Amino acid sequence: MSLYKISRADKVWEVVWPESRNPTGAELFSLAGFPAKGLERPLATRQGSVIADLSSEVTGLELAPVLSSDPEALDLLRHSVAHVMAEAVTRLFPEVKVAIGPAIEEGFYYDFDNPTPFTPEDLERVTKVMAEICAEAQPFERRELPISEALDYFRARGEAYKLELIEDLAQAGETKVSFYQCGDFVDLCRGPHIPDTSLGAAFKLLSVAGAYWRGDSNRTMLQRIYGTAFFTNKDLRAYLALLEEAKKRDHRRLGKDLDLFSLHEEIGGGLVVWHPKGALLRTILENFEREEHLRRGYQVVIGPQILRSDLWKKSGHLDYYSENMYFTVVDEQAYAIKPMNCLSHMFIYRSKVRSFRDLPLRFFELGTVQRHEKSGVLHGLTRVRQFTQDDSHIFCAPAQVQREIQAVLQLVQDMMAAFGFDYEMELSTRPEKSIGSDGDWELATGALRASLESLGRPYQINEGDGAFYGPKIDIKLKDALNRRWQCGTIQCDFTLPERFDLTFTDSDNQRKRPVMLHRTVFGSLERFIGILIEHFAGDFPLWLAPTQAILLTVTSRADEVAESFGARLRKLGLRVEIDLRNEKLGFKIREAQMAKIPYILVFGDKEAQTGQASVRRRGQEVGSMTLESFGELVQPEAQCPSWD
RNA sequence: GCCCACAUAGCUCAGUCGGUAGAGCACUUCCUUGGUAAGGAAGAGGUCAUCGGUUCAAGUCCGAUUGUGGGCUCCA
Repeated sequence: MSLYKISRADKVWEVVWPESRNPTGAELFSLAGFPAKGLERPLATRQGSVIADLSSEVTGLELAPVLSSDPEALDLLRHSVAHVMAEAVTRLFPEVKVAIGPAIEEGFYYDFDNPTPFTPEDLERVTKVMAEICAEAQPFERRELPISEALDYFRARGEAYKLELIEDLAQAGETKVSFYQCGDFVDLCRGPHIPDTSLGAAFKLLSVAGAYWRGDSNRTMLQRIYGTAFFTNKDLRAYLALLEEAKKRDHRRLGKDLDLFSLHEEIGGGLVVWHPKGALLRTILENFEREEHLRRGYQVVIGPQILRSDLWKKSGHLDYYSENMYFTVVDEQAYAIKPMNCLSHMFIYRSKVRSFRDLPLRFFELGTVQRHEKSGVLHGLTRVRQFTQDDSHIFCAPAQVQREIQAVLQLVQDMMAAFGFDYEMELSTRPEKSIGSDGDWELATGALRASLESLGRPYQINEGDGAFYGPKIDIKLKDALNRRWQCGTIQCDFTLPERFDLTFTDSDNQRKRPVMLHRTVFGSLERFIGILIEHFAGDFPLWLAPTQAILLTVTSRADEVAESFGARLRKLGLRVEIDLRNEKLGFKIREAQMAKIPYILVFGDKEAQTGQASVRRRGQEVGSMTLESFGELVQPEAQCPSWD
């Protein structure tokens, strides 16, 4: 006889199990009276931090049901629906080999190796079969097998990918593996799953894409089907509506609608043309950055666009980065177009003898770089081939590294706050292709980690994802579709100072090696503006809006008052447009509204009399104002945010 | 670079079975002087991305190239 406790919120159910065999979660919940009134049917059981399947045998004493409202419930559901999809696909395509099918942030996928790629029509057929499977309420049944039997099972079915996975599990020391079966589809899986397929009915298959087996571009390309699932159709519909909404925020769409920038096949992939309003927005951001950096002890510098190839050889770029670089020949001399800004900054450092009193030196450059990005990765403004980095190189004594990194993290926090951006941070460690000593890598990684810890913000670790010359902290921002883009970065570098023999004279009169920090805050202006557009849906705060106010006339009798009002607003430093066209007021307002201009000032006969403006702010009339009162209203809002 | 899909007027998109192209908006001209999200009329605008193939005939079918989209790999 064993006593099991099932807990949920404040309630505890006690169940005595009389037999020698261990009960399953389902059996215990059934004994405890689940589903009791007001409590839904549990999806699975939780034992400590381990989630067990309802059908698996329970060995612990303390259990808690997983309900659909729990944080892990959606992943559990989506992973289960991935199984349902695999069942449907194997039924429709007998030759298919299955790979893996996890839940992901907003849904799930399953990778298949099929002789022919899946078409949109195939997806419809798969959807139909999946709906049938859900209607049949097939239970998920768990089973365990010793490794050797598991290998035989999948070998007999020609499931090469599963074989590889099991072999890896065996390598890792596992002696048995678990399987889940629904209908006639059996899959190697750790579980847990929903009790049966009827819970998975609110799903939608979204797209097919190629994906390399195990993320390795040298291995087979599989067909990946993406989908999503929710507990209710209402949630599913809400999510699909959200996707539609997100499309309206897409910076590529808004870039066209708001006349900010364009890209052209004739010019070439990944090369941005900035139109007047986009160029103005970018200039505002550049000015903001220069101001902010000067206030924090940075010095603005400017370097050349091409540098001799032998220099890139010396820095290591030729060996580690040349596939991304463009080259040219000038007077029979080989040059490379810069993919990074660090080299010329080192020459500024080296241009005179440096004392410890000079450090830290912080050189800031809005540096335009060219990188040969693979054609398939280009994406609007967020992935381009020529972009401008808000780049900086900080040269400091080893003892100053930590403080400098912390100051950069503070700068990032302040600047992101100016836009209301939430961001994620990741620490990337030494990659396989790298230069420098073990000791330096450890020191640099330690300094970055310590700075992150002192900030007290959560961060992730990306093993082996650092730059070839040093570890880094990456700052990631999300776009409208929740895709993450790397923006800011802080990289710690002991190697380039070595290679270029950078030194300073310390207080003990010894020549020592400075540490070099490479860092950006926005990352690239292009990418940052792309995300900025999506973040505000093109509705920029006043300090960023390329046009802050537009003056509209009701009839040509108001032209004069509008023009003089506009001229005086420009003198106050406001960015103003004047629309004197022979169009009806409603038409002009509609256009200005769609152009997302924050303030609309209307001038008609009445305003010509009084000299005041009828003001409309973001779709709402706010009344008549004199130039002075409008100026007072607008000027604080038009200032860029800053800190002391 | 890889997988799949797509490419028609400046923009958004129709174009059926292969028979030489259409709408709305934008643009130009004219009429309209009007009060807070579209006033009216007329006109102009296309080597159907490019190159090649099949065919009596290609926007439509096939192939390649370029570009775009969704992913993978990579990355700011």
